[in-house]
Amino acid sequence: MKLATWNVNSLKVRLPHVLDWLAAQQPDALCLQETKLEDPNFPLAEIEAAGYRAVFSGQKTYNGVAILARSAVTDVQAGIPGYDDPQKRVLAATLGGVRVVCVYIPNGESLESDKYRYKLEWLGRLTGWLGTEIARHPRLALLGDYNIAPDERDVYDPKAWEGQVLFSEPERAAFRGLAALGLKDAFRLFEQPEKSYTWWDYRMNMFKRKLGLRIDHILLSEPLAATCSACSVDRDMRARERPSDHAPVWAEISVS
DNA sequence: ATGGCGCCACATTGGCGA
Repeated sequence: MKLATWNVNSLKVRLPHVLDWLAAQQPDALCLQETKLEDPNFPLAEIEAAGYRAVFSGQKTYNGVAILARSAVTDVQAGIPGYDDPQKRVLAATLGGVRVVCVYIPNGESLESDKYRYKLEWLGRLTGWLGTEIARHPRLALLGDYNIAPDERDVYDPKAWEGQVLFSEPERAAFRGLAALGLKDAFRLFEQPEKSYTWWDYRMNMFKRKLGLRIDHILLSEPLAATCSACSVDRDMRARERPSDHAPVWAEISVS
């Protein structure tokens, strides 16, 4: 089973890219973030014509998450239970015996920002909920745009980024808090190329200069991590015309 | 020190992302 995540930065603009990637990679599930679409405007017909079903939770202009899947999905849930958040950032669904949780973790803007406090509060809520969710669904995958680079290897210039949003110690501690639930970073289960990133700023030719951050992740509960055979970033999508600033990440797991 | 790019909307500039 191939699971994937991609922050598309507007599904309206990136629909051709998504359809091409589905055809080329044939993932069993693709989690999308920053769809930036209200639900009535979701391009369901085009997705279904490509052989996929979709569940989605969106809003105008900002945020918005979706799960595209080749098989039926059940137990769909939007948002973190008990956390009243108008921002559409979480969508969970069960498919093929796996609990797939799609997240768009807040950016945080800067350490002095109210958005940073929201980000840490949000991460606390997510972690609290996932504890019970993993107990309920031992085969759980958490995929999405985390807006956290967990390690120095995940940042093109760790010294310059020290103490900056996306790489600050409290954010990295929150990432370790997710790992403490028993979730494994699928990407680090394997040898990877140097300078492997998932996001590159649109400005200053950052992609061509290979200067990016690894902030999109697939975390797998232990029963799934034990079956994971590959995990990779598809940089080719970032090299296309009119790309998202994020590249897709995928992982292959084997479930009976 | 600032802005660079791209997307969106009560648009032709400002908010936001990362």
